[in-house]
Amino acid sequence: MQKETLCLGLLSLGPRSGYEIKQMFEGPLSDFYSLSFGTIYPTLNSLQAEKYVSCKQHSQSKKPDKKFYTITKKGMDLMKDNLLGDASSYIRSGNFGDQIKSEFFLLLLFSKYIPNETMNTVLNERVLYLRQKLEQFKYDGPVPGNLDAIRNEKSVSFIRGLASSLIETG
Amino acid sequence: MQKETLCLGLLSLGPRSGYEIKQMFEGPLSDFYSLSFGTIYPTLNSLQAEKYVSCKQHSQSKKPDKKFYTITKKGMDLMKDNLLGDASSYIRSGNFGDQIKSEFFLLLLFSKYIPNETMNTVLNERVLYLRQKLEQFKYDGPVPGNLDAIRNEKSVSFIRGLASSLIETG
DNA sequence: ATTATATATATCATTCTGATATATATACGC
DNA sequence: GCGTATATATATCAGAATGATATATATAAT
Repeated sequence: MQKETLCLGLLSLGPRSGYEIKQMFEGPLSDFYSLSFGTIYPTLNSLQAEKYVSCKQHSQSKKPDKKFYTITKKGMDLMKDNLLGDASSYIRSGNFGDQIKSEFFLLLLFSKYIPNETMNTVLNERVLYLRQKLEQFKYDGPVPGNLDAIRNEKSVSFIRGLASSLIETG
Repeated sequence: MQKETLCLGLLSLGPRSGYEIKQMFEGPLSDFYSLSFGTIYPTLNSLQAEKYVSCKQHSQSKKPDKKFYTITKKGMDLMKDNLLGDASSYIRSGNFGDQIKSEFFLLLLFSKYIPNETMNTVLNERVLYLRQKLEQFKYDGPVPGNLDAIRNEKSVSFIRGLASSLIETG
């Protein structure tokens, strides 16, 4: 999926700033996808230049202006077109897996060349991290405002439900 | 982890060609990491230029020469140094998760803008794919020669064992 | 008082992918 | 038998994406 389509999709959940979009990628979305500031800000600028989004600046004394982007009708149309194309490509490609880069697994694969003490810390930190992830999946309390939009998407509820039931049985 | 360290690590399992390294990334490694030809070949060339690997060309009539790369003592030393540095960075970074790009999840997230029929196919193909993955994890028969090195690494056995036991209980 | 973290946008060198080029062998369907 | 697709094998490169850096301030922690 192109960065443009993805940003438009996130803006379809409600107006957001670039900084807030980045926060979404660091919240619940982080388990599935991420984009860096270096991608988000230029993308938002080019989407605005081509009228796929509009922008309202909210001036804040001393901090840079906060720019809220809102998806336009033209943007919604582009998003829907691209999404259909992406789904078709996904089907045609024959590649249904995810792209994964696991630094942890590489360290594990080459662990015989890494001192035992260091490797122990790596393993311990990873276990700690995974335990936290499990708790996060089970957590059902309040989350910061701009993340609520994602949390409440049906598809995310679906994944969370699936994860929870796997944890129950596992 | 730098591409150099990764290629050296894979060559530490035995001499390989660039094409065979790519095959490793498409085999069992694909669930954890991947590099493209555009990264592998230039990396191998620069490693050779700096004497971290040696190269023996195996000429094949009409096909391009097959180049077998072997890690040198200098290469082993660099690999171990880098690996220790990478493990330390991993610990210091505080980021213990994997980097994931899931086209499937994005399609699911924005599924309300995608026609039902298309989305059904997406879902069906994904389920089929996951079922195959499960079978692969359980599979214990023979694999092509150059993939055996990875299959037999203790760390991979560990992950496979973990996956199997999760499947049993799940 | 100092250090670290959070807010907020922006740019850019370096890195990496995905596509393309080149050339041949083999398997598969019709 | 004939065209098509897939596999072998290396190489290059435009375009995309990251990660680091710059700028500026507020607030929380030590």
